[in-house]
Amino acid sequence: MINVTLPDGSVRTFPEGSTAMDVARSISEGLARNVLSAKVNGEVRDAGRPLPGDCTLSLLTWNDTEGKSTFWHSSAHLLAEALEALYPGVKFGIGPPIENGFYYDVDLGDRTLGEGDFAAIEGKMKELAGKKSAYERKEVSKADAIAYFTEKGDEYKLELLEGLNDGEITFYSQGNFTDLCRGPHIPDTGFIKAAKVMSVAGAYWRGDEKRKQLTRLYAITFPKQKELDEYLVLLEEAKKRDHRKLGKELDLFTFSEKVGMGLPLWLPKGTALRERLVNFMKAAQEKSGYEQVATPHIAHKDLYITSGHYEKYGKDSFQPIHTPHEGEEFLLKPMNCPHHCEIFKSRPRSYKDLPIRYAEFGTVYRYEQSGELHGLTRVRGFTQDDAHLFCRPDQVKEEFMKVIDLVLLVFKALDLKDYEAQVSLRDKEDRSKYIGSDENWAKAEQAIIDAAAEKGLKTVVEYGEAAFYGPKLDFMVKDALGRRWQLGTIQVDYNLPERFELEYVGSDNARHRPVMIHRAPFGSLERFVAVVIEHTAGRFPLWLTPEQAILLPISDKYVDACHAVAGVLKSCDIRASVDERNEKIGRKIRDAEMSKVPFMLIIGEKEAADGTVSVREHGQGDLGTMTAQAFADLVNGRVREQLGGL
RNA sequence: GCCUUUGUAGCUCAGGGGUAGAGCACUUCCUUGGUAAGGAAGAGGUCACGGGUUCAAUUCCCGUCAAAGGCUCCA
Repeated sequence: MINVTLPDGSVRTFPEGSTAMDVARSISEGLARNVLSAKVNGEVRDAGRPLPGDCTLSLLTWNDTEGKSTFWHSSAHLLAEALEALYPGVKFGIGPPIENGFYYDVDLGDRTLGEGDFAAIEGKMKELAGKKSAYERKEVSKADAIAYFTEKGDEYKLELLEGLNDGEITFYSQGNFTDLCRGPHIPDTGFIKAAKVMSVAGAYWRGDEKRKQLTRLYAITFPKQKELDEYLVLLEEAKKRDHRKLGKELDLFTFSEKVGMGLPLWLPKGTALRERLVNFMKAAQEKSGYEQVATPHIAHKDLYITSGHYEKYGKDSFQPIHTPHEGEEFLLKPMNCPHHCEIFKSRPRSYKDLPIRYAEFGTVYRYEQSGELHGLTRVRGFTQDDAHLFCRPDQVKEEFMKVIDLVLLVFKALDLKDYEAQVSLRDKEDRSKYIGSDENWAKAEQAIIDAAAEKGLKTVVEYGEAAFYGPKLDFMVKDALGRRWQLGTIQVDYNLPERFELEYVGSDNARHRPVMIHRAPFGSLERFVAVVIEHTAGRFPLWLTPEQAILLPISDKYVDACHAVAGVLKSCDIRASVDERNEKIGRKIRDAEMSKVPFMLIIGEKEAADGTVSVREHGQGDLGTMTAQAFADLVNGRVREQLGGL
C-alpha cells in the first residue's frame, strides 16, 4: 500500500500501482472526469501513470495553469495528427503549449498554408477528438527512436533526439500519430471539445535565422465550446482597445508613408497629451532635485566610439551622416547618455556636488527591422523621459529610493495598480563577464534590494539577468486586460563612467569614479502613451484626457451661454469645448458618451436663466445642476487627487 | 530581413474582367428639440504604387511600398 498526501494535508492509502486517476475516482466520478494530469511530488505527470510510491499529489484540472498546459500540449499532438491526415508527408518540429493555446512548427515542403485551410484543420481535429483516442506513453531506446524517425524521414525529430540521452526518451501515441515527447498528456482526445486555428506564421527552426523557416500554426482548444466562444469575445475586446485604432479615433497620432514607417506624427490632441505627461514628469523631477539639460540630435561618430555603442550597434543602426568634409561622420543619437557624460565632464566635480541629476526629454533614433515596428510600442524615433544620475557609491540606495518614488507617482497618476519589481543581479557563479569592481557591484546590488524592500515593493530577484555594465530594477505592470508591460527601468552603469573617464574629487582629495544611474519612468513617451491607451481603453484619467468637458446647448439660443461658461472653465485650467451642431440634445449626449468625454455640461433655458450648468458624467449619468465655478472646483479637486498633490 | 494575411470614400467595410456601392462622418436646407441616433438633399474614390496578360484590369499575374500576426532583438 502507498500513502498519498493530498493538497488539503489529508493522507489516503491506495494499493501499489494505483494511478492519480484512481485517486480521483475515489474522491468523486465528477472529479475524475475533469482530471487532465497530476502533480506528483512537484512533477507534472500523466494521470494514468502508476504513482511511484508514497507521494504528495494534486490533481490538475482546467482550472490549474499546469492542467491547461497539459491540455494544450495534448492538443498540439491532436493538431499534428490532423495535419498528418490532411497533408501526408508533413514533417514536424516542435509543438509546445503557450500562454494562450499552443503551436506546432511544421515543414510542409513546397505547400503553403493560409487562413483558408483553417476550417478543414479544425474540422479534422474535432473529428479525431471525437474518437476519444487515448494518449499512450511508451519508453523507447534511443536506437529505436532514431530508427522510427529515420523510417518516417523526419529530420527535425532526429535532430531533437541528438540532444537526448538513452533512457530518458518517451513516445506518446494517440490514434495514428506518434510523437517524441516528454509528456505529460491528458487521458484521451475526447476532452477536447472545441478547437480553433488562430494564425499561421513563419518561424525559424530553433529560432535561428540562418536555418530553415518552418510554418508555425497557432491554435487554441477548450474543454467546452462555450469557453472558446468567450475567449473569442475577449480577443475582440482587446482589439477594441488597440492603441493604434484608438489613437486614430481619438486624433492623437498618425503615420505617413512619405515620412517613413515607425516615425509617428503627433496630432494636436496627442501633442497636448504628451505635453501634459512631460510637464507632470518635469514637476515631479524638479521636486526631486533634477536639472534639465538639452542636447543635439546628432553627434560626432567619435562620441559613440568612446561610448562603445558604435562598435556594438553601428552596423545595425542608422548609418552615419556625411558632411562635405572628407571623412567627417555624424550619427543620429540612439541614446542620450554619452551626451550627458560629456556635460558631467565639462568641468571638475567635487564629492560635494554629487549627486548630479541631468534630465532630458531626449528624442532618439534607432533602426528597428521593418517587421519589428508596431504602432507606438516599437518605433524608429522616440522620446525618452531620460535622466542620468551621477553619484557616489554610498548614495546609490538613496537615489534608487527617490527614483522608485517617482515611478510609483506615475503609476498612481495612471491608475496602474498591479505591478511588481524585478531586480536583475549578476550570475551567481560566472562573474567574469561583468565590468566594474566586485566591491561596487556587491554594494549596488545590496542597495537596490534594500531600496526595494524599504519601499515595500513586491519583488522578484533574478540572478544572471543584469547587463554586463550593471544591475537594474524594472517594474512589471499588468494592465486592465492582464497583459504585462515593462515600465520604469532603473539601471546602474559602471561602463560609461569608465569609458568616458568620469571623475570627481573626494573628501580625501583623490580622484574617484562616480556611479552612473540611468532611469526612465515612462520608458518612452510613445510606448507609455500606447500602454495608457490600452490600459484605459481611451478613457484617460481626468488630468490627462484631451477634453475634460463638453458643453451642450439645448438649442442654438444657448450657444452664447455655453461659450461664456467655457470661458470661465478655461480660466480655471479646464479643457472644454462647445458642441454647436444643430442637433437634438439626445444626439449630442450620445456622441459625447461615445467619444468618452468625462463630463457633459448641458445648458438650456433654466440653466441660462440662473447661471448654472446641468452636469452629466460619462458612464454615470446626471449629477444635477451646479454653478460653473462649483464644477471647476469638482474637476480640479479630482485632478489634484490623481496627481498626488503635485 | 524572412513567413502568412491585407490594402476600395475621412472611418468601418461590401463588391467584382466591361472604368464603383452601403453605413457613419462631412456640406446645405427644414426642424429649436431637456439626458444615448429628427428629416431631406448634396458632395466625396487614378479601387496603395509600378509593370504584365487582355479588345478591355479596380478585379487575373509579377514587382514595389505600407499595414496586421509571427520568428530574432529591444524602450
